[in-house]
Amino acid sequence: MQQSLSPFDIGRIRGLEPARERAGGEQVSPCGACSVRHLTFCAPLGEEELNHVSRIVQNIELHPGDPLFDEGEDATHLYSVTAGAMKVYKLLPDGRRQIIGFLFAGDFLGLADDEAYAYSAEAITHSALCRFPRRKLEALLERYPRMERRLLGMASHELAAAQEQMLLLGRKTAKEKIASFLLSLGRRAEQRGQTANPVSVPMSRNDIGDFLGLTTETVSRTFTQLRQAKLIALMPAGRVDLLDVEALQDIAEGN
Amino acid sequence: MQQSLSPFDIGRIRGLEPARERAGGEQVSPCGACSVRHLTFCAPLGEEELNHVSRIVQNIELHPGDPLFDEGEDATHLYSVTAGAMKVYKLLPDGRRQIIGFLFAGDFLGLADDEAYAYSAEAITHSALCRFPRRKLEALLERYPRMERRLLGMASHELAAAQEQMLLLGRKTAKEKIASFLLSLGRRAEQRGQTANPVSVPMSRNDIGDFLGLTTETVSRTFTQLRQAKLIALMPAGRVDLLDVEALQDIAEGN
DNA sequence: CGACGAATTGAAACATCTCAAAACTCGTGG
DNA sequence: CCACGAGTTTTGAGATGTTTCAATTCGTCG
Repeated sequence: MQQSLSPFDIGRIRGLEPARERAGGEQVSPCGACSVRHLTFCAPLGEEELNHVSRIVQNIELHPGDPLFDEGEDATHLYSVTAGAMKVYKLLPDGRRQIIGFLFAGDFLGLADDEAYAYSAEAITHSALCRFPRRKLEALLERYPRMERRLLGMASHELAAAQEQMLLLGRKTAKEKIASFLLSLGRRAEQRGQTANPVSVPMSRNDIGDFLGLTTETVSRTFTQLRQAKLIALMPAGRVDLLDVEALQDIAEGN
Repeated sequence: MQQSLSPFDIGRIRGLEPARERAGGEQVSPCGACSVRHLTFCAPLGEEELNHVSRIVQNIELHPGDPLFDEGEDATHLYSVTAGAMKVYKLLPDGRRQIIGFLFAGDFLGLADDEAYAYSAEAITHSALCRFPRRKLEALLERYPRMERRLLGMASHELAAAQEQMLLLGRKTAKEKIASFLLSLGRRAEQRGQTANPVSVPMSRNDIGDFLGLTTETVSRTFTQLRQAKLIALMPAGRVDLLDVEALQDIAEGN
């Protein structure tokens, strides 16, 4: 794997650098300069609240393949992705892996109803994250219900996505899974203000398989099928051109 | 299907009757008498708060097979199950169905990050629910952050369950799926204070299949396999005796 | 340019599905 | 109390989509 940084990601990470430079002094809230704040759970916060957030946040940078935390570890922190792409997954004792989700700028991770993380997290591309001590963040949530409300909204959204994924895993064919996956990646890129059509697919075939409940080989064969049917085109740097979105949507819905 | 009411459920529903009789007058909060409150999102509420809840809640009773709402409908209400068993599911246009979850006393449903329900809900057994107008409940959440916090906790819990189900759907074999399912039903029954071992399985083979991403036939065959291996015994009234929990756990984890 | 991991392609194996029929359950009515 | 009937569950046999195992090609990076 070890995907290199896409042009977009470099831009994102550069954009965040002011926020990462937290001189101890009384400078303006670095969170105020956060270019992806509107996507995160910090979206509803005002000037003063952001200052409080700034004081407890720490900025993390990860390289492709770097682990963030492992399933079962003590869930001491919550994270918000500000740039790049992450994967979160669960393992069975014999090594079978299910990727629970891919995370991009704006997504958070580390919410655990237990004391321990319920999944492992690892960087796919060069990524940047904000790291919040759980206890301190909880104290903040107590003070700023708007933030808690936002978090509930994001959790609801994630829940809906998880349910959609259950439908995919339990009832869709390989072709339907791949079509759904590509469209979903496109939709999410769009939400982040990126280009939805030649969609960026930064993860490996193996990761895609472990996300869709397929093997690497089946993923590859299905891409080939879609390519031969002129529904997609594989471009350099892990980009996929969706040549016939309508047809892909029909396939994704099972028609 | 049309499962008849189990002795337990009758008890539950009877236990709730005081709460269902909402004379318009100034009587004591019917929610104060709720026998499953500790399981619901009303758990953290005090005397006064419960009174407010009582004023906006309505009690619903459903018979086996009764629909509660359909995917895509305007999400005007939230519900909390107080007795019985429900199923929530999503459909593909051609009729393929994925059951997203089975709900029992204490579980809530209807949380939508959109204006519309993301799934359909239907009663499996004779069931009772509390029905809350979304707008009014949201106003209450604003006033009682404790309730919102509890809801976030329950949503996190659901999210973790959904992720576990993704692992099951994407990576487990039929035998592992069935073993996981039975153990999970048992654990949940236990949490509600019911018997975990001869576990109650009120749903049809078809429902189980649509929950686990299998066909009815495969579910049936797998039950037979487990029965022949002396790991379970099928008892009357949809109960399953887990004869060797350890072995079932090993199977469920993929060992 | 050379090399190593990732992706693709091929052929055979297999778990689950599909189609079909028999057996069972349980409520109902004679 | 027993027999009937409709729906559900179980069992069987054959079909199939996906996996497994193996080999080749591609792409990227040193």
